[in-house]
Order: sequence, then C-alpha cells, then structure tokens
Amino acid sequence: MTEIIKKNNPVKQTRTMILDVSAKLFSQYGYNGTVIRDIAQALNMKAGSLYYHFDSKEQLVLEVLTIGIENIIDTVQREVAALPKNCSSKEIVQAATKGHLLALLEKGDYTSTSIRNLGQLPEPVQAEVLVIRDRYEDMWRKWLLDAQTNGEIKANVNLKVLRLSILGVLNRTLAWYKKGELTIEEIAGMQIGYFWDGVSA
Amino acid sequence: MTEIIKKNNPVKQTRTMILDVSAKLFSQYGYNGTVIRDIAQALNMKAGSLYYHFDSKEQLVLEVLTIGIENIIDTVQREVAALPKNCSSKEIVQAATKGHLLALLEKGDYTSTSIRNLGQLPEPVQAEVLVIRDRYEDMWRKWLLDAQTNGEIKANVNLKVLRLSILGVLNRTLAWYKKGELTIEEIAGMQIGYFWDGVSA
DNA sequence: GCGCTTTACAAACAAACGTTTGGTTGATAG
DNA sequence: CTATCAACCAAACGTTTGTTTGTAAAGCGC
Repeated sequence: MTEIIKKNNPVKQTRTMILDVSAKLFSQYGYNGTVIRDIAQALNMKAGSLYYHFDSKEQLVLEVLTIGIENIIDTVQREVAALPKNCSSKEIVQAATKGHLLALLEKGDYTSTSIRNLGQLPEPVQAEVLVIRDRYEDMWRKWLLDAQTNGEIKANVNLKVLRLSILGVLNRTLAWYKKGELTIEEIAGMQIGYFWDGVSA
Repeated sequence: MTEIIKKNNPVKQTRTMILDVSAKLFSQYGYNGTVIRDIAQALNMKAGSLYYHFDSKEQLVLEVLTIGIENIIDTVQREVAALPKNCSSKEIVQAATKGHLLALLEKGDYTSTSIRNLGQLPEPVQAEVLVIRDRYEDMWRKWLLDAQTNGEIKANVNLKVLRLSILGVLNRTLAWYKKGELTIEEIAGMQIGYFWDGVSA
C-alpha cells in the first residue's frame, strides 16, 4: 500500500527550478554553451547536487525540450477546441497561430532550443524530439489540407511550402518579440492576415 | 615596391578550405559544439596547424560569419541591380528574395550560424555581426517603405512585422530546403506570392 | 647546394568540462 | 533520543578543450 505524500514535496519544487533555469540557459547559450556549473550557480547550488535530481545533462535537456513542445501542442489544441463548430478554416488556422505564439513567447525558454539548435543536441535527444515534432506538424498538415479541399485556399498553392513558411514565421517571432509592443493576438492576426489576404493594395 | 605574387598561392587555398570546413561544422554543430580538432581532422591536419592560418577559434568564426552575410548582401544587390529601371516594388522585393535565397541556400554553411545561433557566439563576434546585419536590414526597410509609399502595399500593414516575417520565412527555408525538389526561383516566387497576393481563394 | 620562408606536426599546457564519490546537514518518524 | 532519509556539498576523477612551443620537412630565389 503506497502512502500518499501529504506535505508539500520539496523535491518537485527544486526539480522545477532546475528545469526553468536550464531552459533559460540552454535557449540563450545553446546546449554545449551551457555548463552544468552555471545552472547550479544560478540556483545557489553546486554542480554535483544536480545529479541527485537528474541522471545526466542529456536527460535534463531532453526533459526541457519535451515540456516545451508538448506545451505548444496543448495550447494550440486548446485554442482550436474553444472555437465554435463549423467555423471556417481561416478561423482554425488563426486560432492555432495564436496558440502557437502564446506557448512559444511565454514559455519560449523551453521551446527555442529545439527550434533553433536541434542539430546540436545529442543524437538520442534529437530522435525523441523529432517524434513529438512530427506529431505536431501533422496537425497543421490536416488543417491546411482541409482549407484547400473546401476551397478556402487556392488550388495552386503548394501546401508544404505554405506550412513551412507559416511555421517559419511563427518560430522566427521568438527572435524579435518584445513584451509590451504588440500583443500576441495582434501579431497572430497580422501574420495570418498577410498570408491569407496578402499585403498588396 | 610590392612585388606581384605570380605563382598560385597555396596559403589562400588552405585558408579557404579551413573556412569551408569550419562553416560546415559550425552550421551543423554550433560554435561550442565544434572543436578545433574536428576541423583539423576533416582536412587531414592537426589541431595546432590551424593556428598558423588563424589566431583563434573566435577569429575563425568571425571570418566565416562575415563572409556569409556579405555574400547575401552582394547577391541581393546584384539581383536588384539587374532589374530594368522603373520596375514595381513587387519586382524589387521578388528579386531581393531570390538573391537572398540564392546566397542562403548555396552558401548556407556560412550564414546559418549567424542566423540560428548568434547568441551563442562570443560577445565581440556578436557585436561585429550585428553591425553588418543591420546594414542589410536597412535595405529591406527601404524597399518595403517605398512599396507602401507608392501604394503597392496597403497602408495599414505593419512594415516591421512584415519585414521580420519575410526574413523569417526566407531564413527558415534553410531548415527544410532540399536540392532537386523545388528550384530556388520557384520557392522565391511562392513565398513572396503568398505574402503579396495571399493564399485565399 | 644554400639560405629563407612557408607550412605543418608532435607534444605539451592549463583550464574547463561532465560526472562520481563519500560525507554532512536538517527534518521527520517511531 | 535515536534512526532514517532526502537534499546538498566538498573534493576529486578522467577527459576534452583551445592554445603554445619547438622542430622538421618542402618549395623557391640565387
């Protein structure tokens, strides 16, 4: 009979703090540019102490990236699910865009590493991240195909190029977004607007 | 009186080869993920030998990045200069896009590091790269402003978001482009087409 | 062939790296 | 009070890192 842990669990709190700091440093300095000693120092800890919570640096970064991507998937699905039924493809894409940017820009530390530097990570980490990322891209493939099938997107548009362009724009937002200038909703509206209706007069 | 060097200069050849290999490895594994010994080994040389051609790893990566960005600037300017006079803004932007992709996708090793991992580089390198990059972005600022001023782009379009979105799409192309599937001209046409005229039916 | 420069190597250096080990602390349960 | 256990530290480990040093070929003008 497994006992229920009643008191607040300090292990989990420390783990979360380690993940937060690691995500921040990984996203800023990259995997190889971030050293265990820096992560520890930011937490007023010593390098060796982290090995009580994580087996290795590799496992640490994998956990950070997994949290990041799954957070995007969850946020996007929530935004799309909140739409009324029988809404247009444009509305779905717009909601997905908003969700993507919400997760990306507010939990950016967790996601930017996998977006910018997947190739620099240890190969086992790359493989696991790619599995989740593929699952996410499938969602976009479906929405865009639906849009073209029901006539909302011109028949001659290359959906692969379009999908990669949209995700490229969204992910690149991480490089220039500053809080307080434009809201995430405004950016999402502009970016999809440019793609959907074009910018020409 | 400086003598003219007539014979082919083996120094320059080796230097160029070092730069090529470095660009490739830096773009693949990042600055901190690339070790001097790997660069040397790819050239059948020993680590210490590189220091005859370059003072430090930092100077080496700086030279790689400078070549990359200036190659983009040169290619873009050449494409735009080749246009007939009094052509439309869309044609200018399209030519610039083609030039950007040409340089990016065919000399991608030299550019991708500065695009993806600027923040992971030593600070002095970051500063110098940013100066050149700003000079390049100014060119786009001007073209897009002209397009809006002469009425080709809707007045309510946010030019900053548009510029960053376009460059985001172009730079992201590096992550998925495969030779032989689509030509660079086709990709450039699609990407600017989506922005200019939109994808909606 | 001789001197000079160019180019590369072998070997070593100190520093930094991820990780391991054994021990110390402080809270909690019986 | 005592035993236990989670949480951390101090110190060291073997490697790997960027870089330096002294030296040896190889090419070229004379």
